[in-house]
Amino acid sequence: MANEKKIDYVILGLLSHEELTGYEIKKRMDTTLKYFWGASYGSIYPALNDLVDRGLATRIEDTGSKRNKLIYSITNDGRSYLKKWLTLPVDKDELRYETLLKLFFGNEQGAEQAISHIETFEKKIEKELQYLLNAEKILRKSIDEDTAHKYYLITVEFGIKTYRTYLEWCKEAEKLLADKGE
Amino acid sequence: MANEKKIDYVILGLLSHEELTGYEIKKRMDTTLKYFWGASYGSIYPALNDLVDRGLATRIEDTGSKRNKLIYSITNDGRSYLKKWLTLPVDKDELRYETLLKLFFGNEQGAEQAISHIETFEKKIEKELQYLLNAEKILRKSIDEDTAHKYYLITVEFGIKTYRTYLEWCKEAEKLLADKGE
DNA sequence: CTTACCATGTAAGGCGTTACATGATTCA
DNA sequence: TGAATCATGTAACGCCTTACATGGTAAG
Repeated sequence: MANEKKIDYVILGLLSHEELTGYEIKKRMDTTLKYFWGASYGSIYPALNDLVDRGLATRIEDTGSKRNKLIYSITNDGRSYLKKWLTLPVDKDELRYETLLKLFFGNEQGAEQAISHIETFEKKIEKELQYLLNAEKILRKSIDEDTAHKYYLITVEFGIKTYRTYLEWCKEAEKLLADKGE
Repeated sequence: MANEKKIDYVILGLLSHEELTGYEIKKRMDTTLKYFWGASYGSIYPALNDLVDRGLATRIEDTGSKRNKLIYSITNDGRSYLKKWLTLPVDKDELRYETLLKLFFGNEQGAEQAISHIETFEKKIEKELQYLLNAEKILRKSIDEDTAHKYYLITVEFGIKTYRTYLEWCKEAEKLLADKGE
């Protein structure tokens, strides 16, 4: 019931490309995937245990390093499970922008307050756009090294294009609000 | 703990502009707000009871109609509560696109599968864009009738601009994937 | 007369965040 | 030696959807 959980697929997807620790998976979530998917430790570590229990991933202790690392790999079953999910139709694409909510009700507090929210949004997007532009540069250089990079690039381009559009919209919205209607 | 609930503010925001029944609130969620916020009956009705209990909204039975309607209105306290929230900084803007997730891991299943997901996405967006363009037309006509309409329009413009960008991106992504790398 | 829509709600239960807990290692 | 980062995990609990449950009314 409720929402179907996707974290298993996300982890398997990351493991399909390379072996990772839970900590590294979290890092991927906070950088590469951040723009369209997020997850916390509280969902990652339990999911990893679950995947091992179900035979979709294996865990080995890293004896080579001094740290207490647990390295996860995808199994053949895990890969099949991931592939099957990839063929299924997309279940849900969801956008929840509190900024838009506050703007929608903006008449209650007036233009100044609304503009302030837009400016904050703008700054956040500008910063994230820089990150994506950098990621794009790196990916374009290594596009022929790995067939997977083409797919990564597509999602990065999505982010870059939409963020640029957001910034354009910010300018227009600010103008519309600043204009007192004469 | 967990996510801070926003449904109270959304409902108060809607009530700040007009009296509504729970059913009508759900309709607003499924049309106007759908593009940046969603909610089900299972969250709306309990929230309405809660708002009445806290004195932020009032409920009256509609004796005029034959239907068993419960009409909700915002109170002064409710309006203050809403206004205070509007001044607070935005907590979270979140995008969760399963389509992008499947594309990111697209290397596992190859270009054809990925293109198929993009095409499905494209069709969905085209349809929703039509709805927004219609909403825009109506709003532009009535922009001077109500100061709130300006704020509604801003959020509609956000949707139109981003959806158009999505469609552009679809074309580019399809091209990149169809291109077998010669 | 039957289908679609209006209208209100509850129960179960999954999902996932936040906060807490702990400790090692690297670097300045 | 102290701060930042690496590294793993659990507990509590709030949020929200899905599914269930019920019945009236309008339209064809």
